Amino acid sequence: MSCEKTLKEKQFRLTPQRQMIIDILHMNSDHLSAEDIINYVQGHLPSVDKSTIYRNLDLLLKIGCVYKSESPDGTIYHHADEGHHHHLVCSKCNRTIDCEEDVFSSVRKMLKEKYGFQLDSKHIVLTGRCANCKDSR
Amino acid sequence: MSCEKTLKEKQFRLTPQRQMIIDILHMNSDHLSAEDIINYVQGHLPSVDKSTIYRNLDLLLKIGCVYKSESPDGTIYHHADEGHHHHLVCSKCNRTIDCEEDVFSSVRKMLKEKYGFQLDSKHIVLTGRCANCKDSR
DNA sequence: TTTCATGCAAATGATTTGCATAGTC
DNA sequence: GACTATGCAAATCATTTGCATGAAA
Repeated sequence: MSCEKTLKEKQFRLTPQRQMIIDILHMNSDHLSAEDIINYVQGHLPSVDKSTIYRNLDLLLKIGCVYKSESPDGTIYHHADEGHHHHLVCSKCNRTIDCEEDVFSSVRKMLKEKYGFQLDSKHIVLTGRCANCKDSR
Repeated sequence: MSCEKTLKEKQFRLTPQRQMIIDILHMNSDHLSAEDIINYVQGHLPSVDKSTIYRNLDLLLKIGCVYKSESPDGTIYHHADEGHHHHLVCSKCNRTIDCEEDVFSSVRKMLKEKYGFQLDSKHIVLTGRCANCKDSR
C-alpha cells in the first residue's frame, strides 16, 4: 500500500515535506542516509529543516512505510514497499555487495523452526570479507 | 592469542586501564556497550576518563583483539577470541535471542560460492520478528 | 630518559526537543 | 477554525580531539 494512503488512513497530513521524503525513498531503491534525504528534500524545498525530516522519518517508520537499519556508515533508511535489499558489507574495505534472496531460504526456514524467529523479508545485512579482502588483515 | 600478548608484540603498553578493558571483555561473553565498559572500568579505577576508553577500544579494534558491531541500541563490543555470538534481534520489541552457528552453514557456503564473500565467523546479527511479536504490527 | 598513554576540557556531529507560527483538513 | 506540522534555535547524547602532565619500558 502506498505511503500516502497509509498516512491518510492514520489521520496524518500529507504535507509537501512528507511527499518529498516519500518521493526520494521511492526513487532511490538503494539505501539512503538521513543526510541524503535532507539534501534531496532541501534541494527542492530549501527552507525545510532537518528536524522536520527526522520527525517524519520517525513517523513513517512508526506507521511501517519505511525501514531503518544500522550500517557501518551510520543509519540508513529505505522504503518498505520495495523488494528485498540484502547486502553483504565488507568489514575491511566497507564495500557493499547486493545479495539475492535465494541464499537465505534455508536460514529462513531453520530460524523459524528452531527459534520461532521470522527473518526480515526485505532487508538483511551481513558482514564479513569480500573477495578482494578475503585474506588481508 | 591473548590481547595482552598482542599489545606487547605491537609495541603498545599494557596499562591498568587497558588491562581493565580487556578484563571486562573477557568476563562478559555477551555484548557490551561503550557505556557498560566505561561503568565497569570506572567502578575499579574511578579516575579513568571516557576518552581513554574510547581510544583503547579503537586500539584493540585495530589490532584485532576486539570486534565491534551496530545494534538497534547502539554500538556494541566483544572480545575477538571468544566463540561465536550470533544474535536475532526483534525489530518490534528489540529482544535479542542468542543463535547457534549451525543454521548458517548453508548461507556461509552459498555466499562464498556465489559472491566470494566470507561471512563473519564470530558475530552475525539478524533482524526480524521474534515468536511473541510475529503477527503484530 | 624518552616516548607513549592519560585526564581534562572543549569540540564535534548527528539527532532531539520546546515553542511560537504557519498550513492542512 | 481547530489542530497538526513546521522552522528555528537551543539542548542533548555519544564520541572525538588538543594539549599539558604522568607513567611505562
